Amino acid sequence: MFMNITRALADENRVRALLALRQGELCVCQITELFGLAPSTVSKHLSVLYQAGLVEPRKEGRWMYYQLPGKDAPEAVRRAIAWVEKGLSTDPSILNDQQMLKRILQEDPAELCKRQTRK
Amino acid sequence: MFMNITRALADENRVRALLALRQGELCVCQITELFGLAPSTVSKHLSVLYQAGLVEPRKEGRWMYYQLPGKDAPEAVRRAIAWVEKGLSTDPSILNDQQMLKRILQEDPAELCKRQTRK
DNA sequence: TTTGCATTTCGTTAAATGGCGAAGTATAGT
DNA sequence: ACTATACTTCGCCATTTAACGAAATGCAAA
Repeated sequence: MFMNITRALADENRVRALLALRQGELCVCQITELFGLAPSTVSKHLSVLYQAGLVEPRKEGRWMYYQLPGKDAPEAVRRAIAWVEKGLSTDPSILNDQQMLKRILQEDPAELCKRQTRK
Repeated sequence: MFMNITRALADENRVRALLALRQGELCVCQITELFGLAPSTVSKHLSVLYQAGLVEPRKEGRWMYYQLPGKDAPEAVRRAIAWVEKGLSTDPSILNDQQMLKRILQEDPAELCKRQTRK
């Protein structure tokens, strides 16, 4: 349903997540680290994106990876992502996310997760 | 600001309004008649669309007409409208709106407004 | 099988949002 | 000037939503 997509895009953190996933798939704890939010909050956001068809989940052991949908995705989805990309790729907060992501990707995911549970 | 657009599109009545305006400009009371909502509510929705740059207002006497933005609109706006159009133009509720609009456009706007204040 | 850990689900709370009616503004007609 | 009227603004209420922490789930390693 189309309105699922528009509602999913109405939250800043969710579009941040979409644009972060341009890098390739990310696990929940990596996005959690990027946002500085509680893991449960991030999980909920990803669930909303999934309901809208904007991300595809992949389970690997205990980890859940999310990625942007492939070429087989509905046109409404592909156009939505392309539109957001075009509109926000030069946004300061998005550029900042890209810098931050580089650092996060260099770390060991297991270390990130442990750090989060400690808090 | 891009998020203004995404938030504006997150409400069903607002996208209905956008698609109704493909017909050409409409005054507030015509959209009010179409939606069956209070005039104040419709006015607020149009204000949100305006803040996002998705509609252009034109004042003529006591009437306020709203229309879709022209070619000079930012690309993010034009692409948003094109995307919504593509995604919803065959939606049953939108098709129903089109039928209803035809009838509304045949009536005298002044009559519509009077009917609304009586309620 | 027991423990540890990544993620999700649940319950709660505070803030945002959509709806209405009443009051306010501005313009047209008498 | 006064009234009627088209719309907007304001104040309120109900619902939704984003956030958190705690508890539940599911998998892996010990």
